Amino acid sequence: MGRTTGSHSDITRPKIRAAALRLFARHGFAAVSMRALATEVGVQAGALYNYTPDKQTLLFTLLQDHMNDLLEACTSDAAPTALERLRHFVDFHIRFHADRPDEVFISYMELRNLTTENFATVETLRRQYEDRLEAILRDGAAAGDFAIADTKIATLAVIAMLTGVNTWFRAGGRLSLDEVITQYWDMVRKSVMAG
Amino acid sequence: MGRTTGSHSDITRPKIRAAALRLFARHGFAAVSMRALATEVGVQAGALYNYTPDKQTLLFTLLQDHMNDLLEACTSDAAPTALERLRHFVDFHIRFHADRPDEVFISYMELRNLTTENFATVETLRRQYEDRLEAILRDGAAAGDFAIADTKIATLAVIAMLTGVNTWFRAGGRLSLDEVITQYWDMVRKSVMAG
DNA sequence: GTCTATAAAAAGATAGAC
DNA sequence: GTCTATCTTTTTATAGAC
Repeated sequence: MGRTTGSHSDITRPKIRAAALRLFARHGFAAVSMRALATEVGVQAGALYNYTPDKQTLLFTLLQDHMNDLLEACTSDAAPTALERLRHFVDFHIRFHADRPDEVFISYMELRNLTTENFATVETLRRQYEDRLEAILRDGAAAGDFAIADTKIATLAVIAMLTGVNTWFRAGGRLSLDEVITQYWDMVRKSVMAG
Repeated sequence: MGRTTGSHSDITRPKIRAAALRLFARHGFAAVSMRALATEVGVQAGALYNYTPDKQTLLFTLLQDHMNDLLEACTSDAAPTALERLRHFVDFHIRFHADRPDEVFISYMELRNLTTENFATVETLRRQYEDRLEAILRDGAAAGDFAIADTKIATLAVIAMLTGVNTWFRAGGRLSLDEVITQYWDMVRKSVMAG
């Protein structure tokens, strides 16, 4: 008793999502026309408007969903020490982002193409994610395990370093992701540790 | 004696450069029309083509000039130890990039909008800059001062961390640039130092 | 849900007057 | 060197048939 034969919604919708991520990451949001997107999906341009009211909403949905996925996946580690929780965060951040290079790229590159209201929504979610790391660093500093001059700066510095992996890492390259994580964890750990 | 009265070349050219940097950084290369650029400059669209053969060449020139400025300003420090040269690099990198937020933003965001050939040219220059830091880290590791698993990864990790300052730092904010540099230097130093 | 066709606006780039 | 005017193409989005 399923859906009618003519309903391609649950096939076309994920295809649009995948194609948009790929093309926006490769060429940039403004450089990708709805025609080019439709061609990549395998439909005509007009059909896209069954799934999004306009191009802007399509971009916004991609970024919002990505941030929600990130926040949902970033479970608070139950480890007792801040050092262990930091290790967990580093491992999680690198793996999660390495799995979604297009989402991550778009999330950093195309914020400026969001409307003011949509930007504010995405920015709030991003801030929530940063707060997870900041809480770990604050706990470690309070316990005397970490030596950090300014917690907020340290948060941004660590996230920038970790997210930078995405600019060069490719699976099957010289180093495995495990090796990469090992070295980044070593650098992050040392950078915040007390003497 | 002087130039002819009708020649506005040395006035308009830098205005185009400044306007293009500002608009490309704010809205993205593909999202800025030649008409919008002309309006920002204060001329008509057709006049722009006295200064660039096309839009692509305009973008390429901005990025190429920026990388050449960077390489020229990044003088090799004569300090005897790798640690001192690293400190010099951190200070230089943060200051140089903080002074040119638009150039830096565009250099990371709009690489994908360059033609294959133009991209290769800019990429070669970027690689040369990375090599400056990598040489410092290699020297320090060879001397036993640094403990780094992979020099190339450490290079990219440090540059990503330092360039990340540009995503949030604003002059006149909570912290001075000197304070920011002090903390980043502390984190970078610790992250590469041997036990 | 997808198609064809089209409306209406905007794009990159050029020609020729001044 | 800049202007106005224009050519040609492409854009986002909609209407109506199937």
